[in-house]
Amino acid sequence: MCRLFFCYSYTDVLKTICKIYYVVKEKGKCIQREILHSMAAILKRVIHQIAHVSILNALDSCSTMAELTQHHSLLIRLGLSTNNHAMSRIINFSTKNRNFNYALRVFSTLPNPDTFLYNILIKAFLHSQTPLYSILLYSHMLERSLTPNTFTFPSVTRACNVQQLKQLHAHIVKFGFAEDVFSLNNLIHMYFGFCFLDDARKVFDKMPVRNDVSWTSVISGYSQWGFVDEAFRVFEFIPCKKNSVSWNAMIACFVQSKRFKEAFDLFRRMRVEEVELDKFVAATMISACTGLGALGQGKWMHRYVERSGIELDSKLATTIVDMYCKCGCLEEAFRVFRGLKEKGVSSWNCMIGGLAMHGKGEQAIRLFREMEEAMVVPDSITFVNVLTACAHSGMVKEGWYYFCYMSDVHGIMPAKEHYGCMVDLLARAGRLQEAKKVMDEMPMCPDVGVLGALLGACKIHGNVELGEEVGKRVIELDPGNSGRYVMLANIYASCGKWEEVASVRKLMDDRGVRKEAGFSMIEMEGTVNEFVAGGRAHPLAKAIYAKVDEMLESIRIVGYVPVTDGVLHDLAEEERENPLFYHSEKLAIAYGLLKTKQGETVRITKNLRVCKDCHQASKLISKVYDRDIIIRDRNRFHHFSKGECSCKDYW
DNA sequence: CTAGGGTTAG
Repeated sequence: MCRLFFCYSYTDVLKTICKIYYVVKEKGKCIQREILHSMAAILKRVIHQIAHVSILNALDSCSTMAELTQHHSLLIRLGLSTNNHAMSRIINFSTKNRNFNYALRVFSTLPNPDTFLYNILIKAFLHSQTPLYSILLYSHMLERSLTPNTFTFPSVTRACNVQQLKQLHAHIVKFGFAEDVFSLNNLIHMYFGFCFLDDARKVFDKMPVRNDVSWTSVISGYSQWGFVDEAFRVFEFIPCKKNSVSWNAMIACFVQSKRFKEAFDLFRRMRVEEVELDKFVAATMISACTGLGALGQGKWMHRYVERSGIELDSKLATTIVDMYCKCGCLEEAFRVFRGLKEKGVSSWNCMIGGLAMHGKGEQAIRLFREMEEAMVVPDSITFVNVLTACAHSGMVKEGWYYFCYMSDVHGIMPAKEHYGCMVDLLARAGRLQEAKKVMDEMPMCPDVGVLGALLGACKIHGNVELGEEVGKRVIELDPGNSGRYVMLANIYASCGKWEEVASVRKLMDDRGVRKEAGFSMIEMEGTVNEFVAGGRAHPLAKAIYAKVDEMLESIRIVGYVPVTDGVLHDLAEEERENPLFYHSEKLAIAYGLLKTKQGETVRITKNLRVCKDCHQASKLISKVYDRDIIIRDRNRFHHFSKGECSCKDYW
């Protein structure tokens, strides 16, 4: 006690003295004993109170559980062991240190815990291993006839499953919180999480008062289930000035559904309305650039982040590294990556994955080694990337090595994806039977990813029998995906089985599956130019087509022969004449050559895989025009330079 | 003690 007394601030001490002085002055004429009595009483109370406050303050500056228990024992000695206010701090601290047992033990000794205490615990258990405790605590407090308050429901809703949520909804109404924004916003969020879109919407529509959070919850709720247009309708309805969270939710919604143009349009609007561009919006926009392969825009965003002093946390950093990787700029990705103070697993994963996509298998593995030396624990994604790196570079031996290594050394059991990588690796390398063996013997049922990898390899290596078998399986597993039909049709086409080609086509038509339209994109001076095969919508269409003809003429001289076995791949219904020559990537290359100077690299992004003919043509164009051309395809990158491609015709 | 937004693979 004495020691504590010296910790008091001067104000506290002064206050005490003033009080004593007041008593003496007022009652000084009374009996001395009485004065002494009241003085003692006040002093006792004040000291007690101050001791109390100072311990509680000390509690806030606690850093370890050991320190906390010391304070706890002090509180017990002060007779505060059943004081809700004091114990709430102990409980709060213990849960923050994830010592739920301690918290519960303290809690169970309290004779009259209040709603406040229950609220703290309910919230704490939400993020524990046993969120069910939140629900149990809630019913416990009701059994004790405690009334929930506004702080109770937001937490409890978070712990609910569907049935509980419905019940809790009733409770919210029953206890008179049917108009409480906090409770209702959480309710909306949870309903959306369970895909109860109508219930969520009903709650929202009936709310007498809505705030930013309500609107944003609805937007991201629709967004997470792919109802982009509905989300946008709600977004446009927001009555007040929208804050950056709402903007970001809507922009992210467009990005996630690959509607990049709308994302950029919205971003521009946001800038016009002078809404703050924070790190979340920056991350969303950078990933929009990633999706598009728009390096220029991505660079601009990156510079903006640097200039404006937006905090570069690990998520944002990863996003940036990923953007540079997927926009074909590995050097810059590396520069950013090397510059990171803290490299999390995801940053490493991104960089390894980037190298893999660019066909730099050995570098990817070297980086993985470096990651281990840096004592960063790899996760299952790391190995997906390492194995992909092996697959794209034809490193069969290394692939097997790391496949065993992941479970032997790191205890990560191979999942479907890893088996998929191995099938891909072996199949690409032409070892189709071995690949099939791996697939047949894997402990889980092979999914479309695994089968698709094998199918792709059958196409590369012209194995019709296996291709047919696998192709049919894939189509049945993934009947809505046009790419699968096209792949099988192309396998048939490559060996002249035209009747089968026609029957696959018919199957597609009968099922109403429409081929995904192929397009290529090239970014120039900050604008995104999109080309579809045979399309003439571009203002410079005439010049572009002339350039394509010139390109084809000049590569013919060095021996270009059109490769026609993949014609189904990118054939739009409407153009019939020489469709091959005006594939979208050829148009994009022509435009790139027209608009850039000698020595500059032409960068193109494609939504599907590059076809064989365009691949061949690109190689020759890179030679004849002495230009580096980088094409990002659905799966990987192709660096065309001096007549060669970085994929070594292995894609 | 309350709620809504951003990263890596397949």
